[in-house]
Amino acid sequence: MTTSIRSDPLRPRVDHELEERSILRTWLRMLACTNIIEGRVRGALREKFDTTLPRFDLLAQLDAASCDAPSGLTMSELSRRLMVTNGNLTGLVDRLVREGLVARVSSPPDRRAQIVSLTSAGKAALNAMTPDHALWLRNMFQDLTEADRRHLYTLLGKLKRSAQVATEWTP
Amino acid sequence: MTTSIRSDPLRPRVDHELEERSILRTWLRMLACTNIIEGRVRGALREKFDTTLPRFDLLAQLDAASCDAPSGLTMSELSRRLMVTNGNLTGLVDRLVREGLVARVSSPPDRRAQIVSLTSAGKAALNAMTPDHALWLRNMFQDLTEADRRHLYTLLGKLKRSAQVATEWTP
DNA sequence: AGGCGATGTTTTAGGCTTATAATAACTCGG
DNA sequence: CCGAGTTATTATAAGCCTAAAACATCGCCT
Repeated sequence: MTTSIRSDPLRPRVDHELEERSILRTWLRMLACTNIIEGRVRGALREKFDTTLPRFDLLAQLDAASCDAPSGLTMSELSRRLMVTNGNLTGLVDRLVREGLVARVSSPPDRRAQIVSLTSAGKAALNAMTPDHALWLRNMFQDLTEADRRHLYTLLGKLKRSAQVATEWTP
Repeated sequence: MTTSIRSDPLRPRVDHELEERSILRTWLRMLACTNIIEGRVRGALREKFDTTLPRFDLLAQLDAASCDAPSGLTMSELSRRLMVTNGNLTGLVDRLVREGLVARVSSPPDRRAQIVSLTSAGKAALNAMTPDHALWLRNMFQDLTEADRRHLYTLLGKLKRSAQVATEWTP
């Protein structure tokens, strides 16, 4: 039976240390995975399409949202989905507008808001990249069976919820 | 039974698409996890210790290596371990030297190499931060049982190996 | 209508990160 | 010994990213 941190904060110190070491190991390995995968995707995007990962992510996010929001997303909504700050997005969108891949128009009902949407060139660029992107990922995930993947997905879901909920209380 | 990509590259197209979607979902969720956790650790380091995550990682890496290499690590070795480029490290070490947390000396046997090591102030700073860092992680991982963690660790190990080995061949 | 808090975006300053090119020092075969 | 290739590091240019502050607009309340 695994002990819960919340329910038993006073169990022996050695248990804490063992547990913390095992958490750290897991966390570092996860970081290594994302670094490796992100690095390879970044390099492949640069080599094959002369673009960057954040640009690709932004285009992909707009495309993914296009069923719900066919006219585009606001800057805030986009930054929330990409998990980056608003300020970061400003420059990123600037560059993509300059490249003609996205359009940025003021929202008529709310003059503060900017609606960002894919241009047809943006759609075309994304369609050109997406199959390769999927292939690269498939290639890197190839040793995981479908069951492995499903299990990983479930565990990550649990972790995500846990990390989001965690209050950063420090005694 | 799960089909292998390598052994059966000609199975029906719909299987490919399902598999790719499931891989993408898993990958995006993993990215979300690391973004959330990294973000919270970054924020906590800034709030409580007025420092940054890369600085902390560098100090921690030097400390972790201190048993093997008590006199410090070269820039190249450090950049390899931190999984960042050499050029990145130059500035990072510059800032830490300016803050007095690490020392950088030329290696006598190889005058090209720079050996970076923790100063006593650096050790002290790290010792002050490490318990909190472990606590933050423990807090964010709290909903995962020990079995969950072990399983996650194993799956990530498999993924890491798979991603490292993957050749970025594109047909 | 006017003010006021909330929300959406950009600006600013600084740091992180990469890729590429340049510089310096090592090694080793001839 | 000396030059060619290799390895270690730094410089440079561009982009990514954050936090905090500034600015603009909205919605609401009186």
